[in-house]
Amino acid sequence: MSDVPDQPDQSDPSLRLLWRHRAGAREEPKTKRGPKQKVSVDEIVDAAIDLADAEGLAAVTMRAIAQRFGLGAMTLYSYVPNRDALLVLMADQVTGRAELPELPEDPRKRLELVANHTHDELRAHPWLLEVQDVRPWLGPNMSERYEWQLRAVDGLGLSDLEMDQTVAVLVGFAGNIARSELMKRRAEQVTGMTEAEWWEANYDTLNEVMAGSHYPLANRVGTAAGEAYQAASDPARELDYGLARIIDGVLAHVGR
Amino acid sequence: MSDVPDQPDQSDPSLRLLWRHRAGAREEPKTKRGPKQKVSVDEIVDAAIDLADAEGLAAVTMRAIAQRFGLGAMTLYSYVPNRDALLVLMADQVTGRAELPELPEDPRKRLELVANHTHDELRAHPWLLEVQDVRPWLGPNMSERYEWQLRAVDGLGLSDLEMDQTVAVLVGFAGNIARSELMKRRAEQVTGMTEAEWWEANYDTLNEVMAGSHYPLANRVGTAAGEAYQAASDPARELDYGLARIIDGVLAHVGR
DNA sequence: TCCAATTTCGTACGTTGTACGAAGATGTCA
DNA sequence: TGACATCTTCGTACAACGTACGAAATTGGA
Repeated sequence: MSDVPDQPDQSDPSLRLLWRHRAGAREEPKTKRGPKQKVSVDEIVDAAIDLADAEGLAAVTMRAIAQRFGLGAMTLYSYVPNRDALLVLMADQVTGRAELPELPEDPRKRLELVANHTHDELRAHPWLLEVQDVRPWLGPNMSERYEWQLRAVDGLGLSDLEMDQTVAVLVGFAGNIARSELMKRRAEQVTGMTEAEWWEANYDTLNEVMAGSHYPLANRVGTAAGEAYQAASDPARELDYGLARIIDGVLAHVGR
Repeated sequence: MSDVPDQPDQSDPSLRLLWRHRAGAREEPKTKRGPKQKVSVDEIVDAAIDLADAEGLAAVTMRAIAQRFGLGAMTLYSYVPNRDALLVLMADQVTGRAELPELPEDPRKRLELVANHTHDELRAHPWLLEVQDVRPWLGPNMSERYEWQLRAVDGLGLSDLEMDQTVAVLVGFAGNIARSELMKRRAEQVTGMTEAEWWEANYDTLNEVMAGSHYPLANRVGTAAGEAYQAASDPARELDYGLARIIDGVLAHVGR
């Protein structure tokens, strides 16, 4: 009889998997009987990331990944508890790939860097936008990322809470821009037409169907956008504009 | 032989469906043979909205909706071309339910209203966050909403493009807050624990697994958040903070 | 040498959207 | 009135998904 009853581990199984490489990761029980695993968790996660990069998150099926290694689909479940856990591992692992640039002196440049860094990453791995719907998971690489982001807003005169909220606003904004870029690309893929072609093809129908409805401002603004961008929107400029306003607001708040 | 070859309608079929109630909607061909339809598109969309409100978007299956009317699943396809089109109709129709409050005089209050209005709606219908991944569709109610949002930023001294971008920043920010609230609720539902309980249950594991890793700022900020909120985050306060900064930035930009 | 622990993986189930085609209902025209 | 064209309804079926289950194969330790 042990004094410590081995209560079923209440903690989340994904946690140990996320931190499997770090020092504190509890070493496996000594006995390692049974066949050796043919691949590693890292390889599986990397393959899943590559697949998501190339064909989108929907293409990341258990069967498809297993096939890449010549394994049966069910074999993956001896590496990873389920698909959702795999997505979390993908998110943390891909986060670890990006280097974290040195932070500039200038406060404005620091905040810009946080947003642009997020934006670049989400453009390279748009599926992260869909994974984040699950949870902002506590992996080692995400923790490191968060620490870096906090460092960017440290010393500006913000309270601890405000530091967190400022990072959230910047990262969230960058995510929204990335999302609208993703939607645009997806729309072009689904319809098989560019945005301009879509408007061309639907111009008559829109006029017909909207006859009798009046949206004066929307019309004026839409026309202006169309002329300026040759499209309904231009995410790159939206990024610059919104980011400037947000940073203005933050810096004004701390009195700079 | 007609001079006008009846080219297959190149325009998006969802468009006519979206605008089916408006004046310009092309009247159906006179001949209406065949059985009368037992329900209406509006009823179907309303039922789908109710289902999504009650049980989430994943519960909105063609079979589930059909069952509500005692119909066979395939019957829905004589009302709506496919599920994605139904989601678009849901989004526009639910947008039409919300009233658009009168806009205050004070510029700051106007911008706040746009963000808070979006936030309230997304809290009432969180599934809108998932539908928006498809496309910002051009329905009548969405158009009206957009017109109202533009009215809120009109007359401030912004250019046409800036008006659009300002609305996008405000609405996007409100959406991010709503999303983090949704994630929080989902996490509690999936794990069966409150956020506080989750941290309690995983405290030991986290300490063990993160031993050797150091995130000084994240730790400090996390502790501050935990003490202030009794949780890792408090979306309501994030809304106030971020909104204030964004509006500060916009108003400074137009010199107020 | 034998057993316990592990990995591998074929089969199968429930669920999804929806293609297909038959059956039934209805309006129009001869 | 009867015949037909047109439309709605919906049962069946298929492919794809995640994954539960359990048998087979493989390995290290006793």
